[in-house]
Amino acid sequence: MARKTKEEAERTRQQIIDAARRVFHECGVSRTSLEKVAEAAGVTRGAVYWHFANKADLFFAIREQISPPLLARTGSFLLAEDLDDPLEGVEKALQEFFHALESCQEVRQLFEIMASRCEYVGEFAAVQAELNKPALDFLDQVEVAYRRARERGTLRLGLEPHMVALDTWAFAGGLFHQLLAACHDEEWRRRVPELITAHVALRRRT
Amino acid sequence: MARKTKEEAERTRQQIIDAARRVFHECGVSRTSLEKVAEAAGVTRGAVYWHFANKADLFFAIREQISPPLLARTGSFLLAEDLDDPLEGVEKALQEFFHALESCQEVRQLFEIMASRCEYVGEFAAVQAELNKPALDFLDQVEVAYRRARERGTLRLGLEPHMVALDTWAFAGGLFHQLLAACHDEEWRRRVPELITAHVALRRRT
DNA sequence: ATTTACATACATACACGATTGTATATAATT
DNA sequence: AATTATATACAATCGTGTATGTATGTAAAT
Repeated sequence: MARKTKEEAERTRQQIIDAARRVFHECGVSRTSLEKVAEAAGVTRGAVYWHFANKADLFFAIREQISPPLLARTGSFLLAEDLDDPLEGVEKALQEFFHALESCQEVRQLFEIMASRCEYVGEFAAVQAELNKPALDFLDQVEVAYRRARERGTLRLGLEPHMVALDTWAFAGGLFHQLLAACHDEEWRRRVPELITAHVALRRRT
Repeated sequence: MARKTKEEAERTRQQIIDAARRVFHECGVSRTSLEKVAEAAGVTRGAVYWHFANKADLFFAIREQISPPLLARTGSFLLAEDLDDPLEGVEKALQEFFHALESCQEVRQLFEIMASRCEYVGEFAAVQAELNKPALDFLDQVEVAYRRARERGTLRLGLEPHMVALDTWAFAGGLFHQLLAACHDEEWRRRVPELITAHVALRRRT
């Protein structure tokens, strides 16, 4: 084959990204050769190297496609201005995030790759830092929400926003990792929303 | 060189395990060749292949050396029979675990390898299952502790042991992963004990 | 409207290094 | 003498990056 139009080339690029996500998910990042990716995408390594510098570059592209929109969405819920109770924002953001994780295969695959099919070493250490940043942003925002809740009087008395935020942050991270690990227990998977509600409720003034 | 005595051979084995832990930690499991391990241990690949079938086998050996004693120790705190308040057992177990993670380099390296320097794919999928089992045991035990606490009347009213256990479980998992990720913020690292105390205190009847 | 010149989007081929598992050699132990 | 604990040598595979080939699109010149 030879040259294609810009639209076709863009489609090829997307196919490669999609294929890479699937193959990374199935084989793990380091055991995935670009040959495998190319084959899964129905092209040759030439095409892959044309669109991406190397495996790490490809990894970033997968992430770029999925992560930012998701985080923008959940973030908007978290600090929504028009809430009577800021704690509702915390709950809504968590519910949304974990719902996406449960219902969207692309999202799920990406995060499973990041959680257990990638070694954060060498050029991938940067990937880990990138993964970590949204988590830290979330921590800050949760703290803001709890601070607002205290002002509004909806936070349980005696709770320090900073500490509660860390606690919620750890909770979310733990849920995240446990859901992505081998734990395919449908029973408790279905109770996640309930668990989130209970978590937030425990911090609400009665 | 050639044959050594049994004791010397056992020392060689340990040296290989130690070296593997360090190199896995530095380079990630898949980028670590057995040649590198051998070099770090001061032997050749011949010795490595004599003591271990392959890389996965070596990985299990590292784990076997560190994980069981640690889990036995923390588990004993968790369900200690002589506690007035079972919640103290939960707190003590968590404190002990995270203290070990903070203070013992071998423990820390092992868990960092498992959390972010290993791809759980192929023969390593079994490793993930192994990692997951202790976590599930912990969940069960925490639930028992909370159930006891409710009987003793030390659990905050209105809390369901199962749900609170899941919550604490997620909390612990999140703490675990956040501490092992790139997050080397000394400031909040030092506040972990405080955070654990606050977490448990929130579940205690006032 | 052709033609021309060049850039683009790939495919193919090649050279190199790295790893793996095994087979064999060797020397000390038991 | 047999076995054990290692070193060394070997063969085969695999993946990477790059270099090169090539057909097509595209835009400017004619």
